[in-house]
Amino acid sequence: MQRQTTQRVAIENAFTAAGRPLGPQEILEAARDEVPSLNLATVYRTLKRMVDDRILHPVELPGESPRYELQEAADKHHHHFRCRKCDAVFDLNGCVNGLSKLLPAGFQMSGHDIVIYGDCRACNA
Amino acid sequence: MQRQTTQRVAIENAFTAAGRPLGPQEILEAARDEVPSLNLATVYRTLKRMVDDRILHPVELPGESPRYELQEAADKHHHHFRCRKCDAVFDLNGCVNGLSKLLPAGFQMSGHDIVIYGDCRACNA
DNA sequence: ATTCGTGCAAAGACTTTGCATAAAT
DNA sequence: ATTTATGCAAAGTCTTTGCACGAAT
Repeated sequence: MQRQTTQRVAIENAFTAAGRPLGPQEILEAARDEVPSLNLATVYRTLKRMVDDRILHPVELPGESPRYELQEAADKHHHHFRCRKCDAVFDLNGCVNGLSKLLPAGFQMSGHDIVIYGDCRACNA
Repeated sequence: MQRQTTQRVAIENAFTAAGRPLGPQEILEAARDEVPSLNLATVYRTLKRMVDDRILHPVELPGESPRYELQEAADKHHHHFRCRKCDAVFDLNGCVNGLSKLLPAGFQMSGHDIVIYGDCRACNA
């Protein structure tokens, strides 16, 4: 477990405040409110350590750079919704049945990702 | 529609021969058998044009650079399987029901992606 | 006092672009 | 002859890393 620096605390606070997956640049901007000297290289290093420490979980969507979310949010199996209008990402609870029926013979499933695309509530209104 | 250059033909042949999604570097290596002078910049430019011409379709998996597949393969709705041992990607036919039940109120679905992870037949054997 | 993290700048990986040449029409 | 693609090298973006300094234990 790494040291509890002011930078790391600021990064952690950014996640708690946002309540949704964030990317490195978003994190930099948010955490600089608290620690203006914060450097992007530090963000990358801290993200990596926090993932090792099981405090953050990477959220990887097709065709995009990784975002991260608090591990507690990731502990319950969930998937993601990506709004095609505002580009925000939301957690979706629950899952579907019947994935294994898609497998060809001889293939074995050990995991899956589902991403739903569309318009979020705010963009629909 | 762009010109029918020897480079483009070689790239198209690489896809036909592979029968699975390929990334830029894989394409370069395969197509150089036919056109040794082929340059990676040309591969990128040609991929972009072939996507515009609806001959190729991008395949984007979480956390990876885009691959491409022939549009004819993409025309029927399908998803992808990623082998955790050999990293190859395979097409999966069919789909599942009940995705819309994952949506929170006010959200509207216009598309989805499913990726199944596991071991492919060759790696299982 | 020692250990580990930070900022900065440089280096890497991947992708895009400017430009003169070459190929296709 | 004209138009468009190619190869090469340079530049962009995103991410990682080396190193001297500073902060945490």
